[in-house]
Amino acid sequence: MPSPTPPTRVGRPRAEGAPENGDAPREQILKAAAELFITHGFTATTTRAIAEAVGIRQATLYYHFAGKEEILHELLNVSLHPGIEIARRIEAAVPTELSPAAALHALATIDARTLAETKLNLAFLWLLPEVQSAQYAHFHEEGREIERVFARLGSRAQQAPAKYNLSEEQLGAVLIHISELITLLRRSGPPIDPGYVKVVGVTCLRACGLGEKAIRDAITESEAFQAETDLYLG
Amino acid sequence: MPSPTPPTRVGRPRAEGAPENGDAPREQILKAAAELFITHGFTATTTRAIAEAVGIRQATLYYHFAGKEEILHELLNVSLHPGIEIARRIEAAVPTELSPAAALHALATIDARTLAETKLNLAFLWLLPEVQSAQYAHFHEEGREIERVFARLGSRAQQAPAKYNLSEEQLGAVLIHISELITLLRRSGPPIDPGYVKVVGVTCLRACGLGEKAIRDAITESEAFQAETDLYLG
DNA sequence: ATTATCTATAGATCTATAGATAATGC
DNA sequence: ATTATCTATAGATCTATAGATAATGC
Repeated sequence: MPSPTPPTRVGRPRAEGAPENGDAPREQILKAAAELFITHGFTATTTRAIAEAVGIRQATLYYHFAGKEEILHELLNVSLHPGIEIARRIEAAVPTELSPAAALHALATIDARTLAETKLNLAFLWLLPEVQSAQYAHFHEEGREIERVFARLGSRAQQAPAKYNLSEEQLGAVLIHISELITLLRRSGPPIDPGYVKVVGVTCLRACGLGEKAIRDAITESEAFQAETDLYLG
Repeated sequence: MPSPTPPTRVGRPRAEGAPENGDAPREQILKAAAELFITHGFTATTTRAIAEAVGIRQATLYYHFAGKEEILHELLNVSLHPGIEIARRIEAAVPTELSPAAALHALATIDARTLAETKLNLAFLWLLPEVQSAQYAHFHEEGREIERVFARLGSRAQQAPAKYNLSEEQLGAVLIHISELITLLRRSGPPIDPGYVKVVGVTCLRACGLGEKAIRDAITESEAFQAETDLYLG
């Protein structure tokens, strides 16, 4: 008969009665570290602080990771992969299945939803000063790739030559920046109103100079596309 | 006859032939620290690194400042004052001298220009993780005050009830975020194209849902206002 | 035997203070 | 005498390693 007692673990027990939420220790460490890195910064977070948050002794971290840097690397890695893949698939659907404006809306909305719903606000890690160093250049390369997709879609979505149209480069900078709104909002406090996902979508279209009618059409098209394809992110 | 030799300074000379650019030591320290805090973060910047950048020994910092925190405090203080004052003056000019849309454009543009031209990208300091702690709450209060001005102006500038209009709160978050574009662009590298100041102005108006015509009018009005009043920031 | 933890600690910083020193100012 | 620096260093971390220990697995 399967015992209902907590499944005891291999290895010496922890000194402090750990809450044991079921995560593997490695996961517990990653979660605790992410939260601390985001709120206090990378260098300001000591290995002792991470260990305390997990409920283990400082030295035990080194059984699971080679060091603080490896923890950060791991976190940056898991926060990368989904975005760029989605961006490519959406762009590939233009113009046969999607208009540029609808594609832009879909990309912005899916990104924003991911940033809003993901348990940990990992995207914020990319903005840490320590992660700007050359050593992490390849992580940023991926971000710039997404920026270029935003730039191309935005540029094609822009209405015919108008007085205030932005260059493709400028649009890329503006659109990727708008899509980061949720990451920054999440960091500074209260749980984020889900309405902000729509705000990001509409604001991206408006930033391209689209009028009310064009926006309505793009959203309708984008939502239909999202409903049939299912581009969900964890 | 006034000697053309370098004006020798009081006090023991520095060990390393300091470049001596004419700044008072206190200023040299503030500049060096600002650059390091922005590129590497606050905690990751050691007092030794600051001293080296200035060309003095680590301990000498303590003759000028009580510690690293005091340097940060000073930097945050000098980066504060101008913004809120301008925002208040511009809002006070609505609606007699300025339409809400023109006021929004003026505020966004002047802010953006300041952020673009200022020698040190001090506004970025507010985004450092270490500066999010409760201890610095009063610095952020001032930022939220400016956000509320953006929110009110944007809300009044928005076209009559339209399908995708944002709430006042949402507009505040979006507009202040757009106005931070330049701060983030500057941090990540090459000197910033001055065209981005205009980009910020136009994008704020577009984010409120204004059409081409309304934007043109607002910009004309805003530029006239800026030319006659002179709200320049250092 | 293997696993996951623990305790103890070495070595490397990093901050901040004490006290000496080399200029100018009067 | 005053000022701005220097040298030297104490004390407080912080990271990472060595080796012991307390579980389960076989």
